[in-house]
Amino acid sequence: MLPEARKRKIVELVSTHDGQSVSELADELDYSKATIRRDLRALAEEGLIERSHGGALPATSVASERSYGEREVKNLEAKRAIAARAVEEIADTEVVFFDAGTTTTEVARRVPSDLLAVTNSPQLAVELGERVEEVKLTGGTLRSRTRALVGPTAESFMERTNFDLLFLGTNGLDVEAGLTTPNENEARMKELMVEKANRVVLVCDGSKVGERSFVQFAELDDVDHLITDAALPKRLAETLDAAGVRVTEEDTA
Amino acid sequence: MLPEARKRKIVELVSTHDGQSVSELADELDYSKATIRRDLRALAEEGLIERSHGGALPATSVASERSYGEREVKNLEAKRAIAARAVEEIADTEVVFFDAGTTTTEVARRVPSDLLAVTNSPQLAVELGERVEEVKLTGGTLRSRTRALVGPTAESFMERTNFDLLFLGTNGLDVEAGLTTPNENEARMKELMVEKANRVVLVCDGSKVGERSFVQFAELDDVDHLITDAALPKRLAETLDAAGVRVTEEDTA
DNA sequence: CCGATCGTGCTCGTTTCCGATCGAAACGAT
DNA sequence: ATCGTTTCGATCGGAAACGAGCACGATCGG
Repeated sequence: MLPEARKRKIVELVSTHDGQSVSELADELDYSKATIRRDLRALAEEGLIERSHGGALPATSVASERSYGEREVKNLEAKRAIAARAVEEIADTEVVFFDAGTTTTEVARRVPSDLLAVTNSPQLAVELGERVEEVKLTGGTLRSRTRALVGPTAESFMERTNFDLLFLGTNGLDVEAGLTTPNENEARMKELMVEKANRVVLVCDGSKVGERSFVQFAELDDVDHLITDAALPKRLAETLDAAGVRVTEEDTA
Repeated sequence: MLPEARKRKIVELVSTHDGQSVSELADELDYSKATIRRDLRALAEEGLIERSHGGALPATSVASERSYGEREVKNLEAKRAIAARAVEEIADTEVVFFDAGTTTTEVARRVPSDLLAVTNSPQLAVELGERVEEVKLTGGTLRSRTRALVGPTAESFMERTNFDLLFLGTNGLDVEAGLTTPNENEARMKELMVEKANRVVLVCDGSKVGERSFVQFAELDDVDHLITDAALPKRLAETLDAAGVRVTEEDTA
């Protein structure tokens, strides 16, 4: 592992775990404690973490967010693990739709190049354009909060098209409320995605499980395959099983 | 392999693999480590990657999200001067279309917030979304070279809509060939933009003047106002004047 | 045909990295 | 407060990586 990569990893581990000991880091990264200490000292000087006896804590200032931009993404490790598993679903499909969202972005970063990608996220489109032969965008109005395209133009695009596979995100996944999201326009788009996709893969990190948001856009049995990092509550697991939903719980450890 | 192609490949490898060592790159690309190191140094200076002892990591800053080509914008000073002048045209308009392109991007960075912006560039849409209340995207297929949206979906969007003002870019501006661009699909889109816009402002730095590209998409007299940094050749200036085109030559000094 | 220029690989002396060791400092329990 | 344990920083040496400079060959323009 490159020294700088190791330092980035340390910052990430310290930040996500709310502090890590020197031993834990040495163990995890497979470097000597001496090296870990050197790294911690350097990172503390840069203000990216705070040093304490025996280990390090996340920096309190905002400065850390600036230099390592991806920090804004919650549960990044979980999302990456989910994404790594999700791309395996692509085999033998041609037309794949990517819902806007951070988890689906991680999926997009791992896709093979020989497919036709469609998305309602301009950012995702640009990223996909660097990897994939053909990328299509739905068009429509840009919703500022999520950077997703919505509205009549986007919806009419959806009505004219069909997909082999959909990578779908959600804000809430609940046994009673089903799949939910805060915005009506986005909910309508997601509804159409589900309707027009042959196979629906829901990528969903643990923070969404058991949550209910404002608008429901799908039932649990609309999903063909759920990929998550969380151990699902028993009742949800049972309901999904009864609905014939395949569930993959990806270890993040 | 061309040196420049090799560098692009390096950026791609480093970015997709979350970091690569000098040895890996030398091995993969079949060049000596010395050459790889030279490339890495140059790329690090451009900010496209970050150097680390033994290899390189993907750049972390926001700047890195820009694609490889966009980094080296030619005539940036000229384009900024043109853009600064161009935004003055917006007064009392509501619906403004931004053609994809580097000069129009500079315009977009200077727009006031109280308008409805429409564009066929996903990158521009994201930038506009940070400044402007409402942003719409045409949708369509992403052309990889220019990152512009083209094709039937994009065209049918254009056919349904109308604009007060268009900021248009071009590859060639010639007294005989008119306005030209290398790609047929993009030419068709530009044609529609011109048709649907009430007022056409052509933003065009000096490198385009006198150039002819493959496909013509407009005549000189389709333009209402040309903003450039170049002193136009006499014959072109006369023809524009005869066609009733307002011309603004913006000093870059 | 010749000289200039550029890209590339090689050599060599220098810098950086990393694990090990050891005395000093900090910690926690009594 | 004291003692045993853990952690710390400084130092060292070997290995790897580095930059600078030079040489060779290809390309280009005159």
